[in-house]
Amino acid sequence: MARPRTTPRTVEHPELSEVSLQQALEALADPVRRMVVCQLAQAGGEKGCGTFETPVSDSTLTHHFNVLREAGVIRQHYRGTTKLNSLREAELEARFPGLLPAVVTAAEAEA
Amino acid sequence: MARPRTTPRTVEHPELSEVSLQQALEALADPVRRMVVCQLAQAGGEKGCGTFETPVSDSTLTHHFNVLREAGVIRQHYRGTTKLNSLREAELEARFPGLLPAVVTAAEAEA
DNA sequence: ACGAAGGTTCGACGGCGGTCGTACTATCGA
DNA sequence: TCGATAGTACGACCGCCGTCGAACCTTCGT
Repeated sequence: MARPRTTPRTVEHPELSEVSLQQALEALADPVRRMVVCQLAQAGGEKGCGTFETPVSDSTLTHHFNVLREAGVIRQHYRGTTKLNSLREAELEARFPGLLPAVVTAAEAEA
Repeated sequence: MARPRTTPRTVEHPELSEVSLQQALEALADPVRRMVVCQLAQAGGEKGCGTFETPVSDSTLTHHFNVLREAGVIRQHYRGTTKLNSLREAELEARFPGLLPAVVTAAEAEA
């Protein structure tokens, strides 16, 4: 049959205009999420969910990815069984100028 | 007697070098605290504790001021019975370049 | 000396968010 | 078709943080 037996996996992303500063700051205020963002910034492109170094379990990490996505910080899409993540840098810069670079720079300087 | 019967009121401020990005972001991630910061930025100088517009009680507000002070965001000192607050803009800029302006700008743009 | 004004301290409470393990689904490769 | 791999969903737990009211402490004005 042409139809897959199960629904394909898609991901919902908010428009940046629908994201509040509150959401963005809450997203960036968690240490684990900031690790994710920094590793993504350092990678400079896409990165699979399983390739991040964090101190938490897989299910917790999934939760953090969801928060970041809903805050408009990252974009996610599937390729095969892996889920790729990337920063929405340009859009974020348009919505909250200077915020992401400031946080990433400070985080890297601290580490 | 030369000694006052009670201790005069002094306020402890951390060095900005002792403040973590975590603290700063947590401080700025609360809506009430962000109101305080914005009103302070808009005032451009010092502002008494009682002169802020917030939706919370006095005791809660005291708590928020403490958090902001311990995060190095504001400086406080007494003059008579009133406590004056000001932003530690320059020091903050040196420690976390671009962070405060980005947050304040975004907050003002949103409002 | 006294009262009022401006803040603080303390304890209590409630809700939310980060964490985990387990069970589950989707895709790929053999 | 089957197993392995990658990630998700769900429920539970727990600790922390924002909130309040009441009692208290300073300082000023009278």
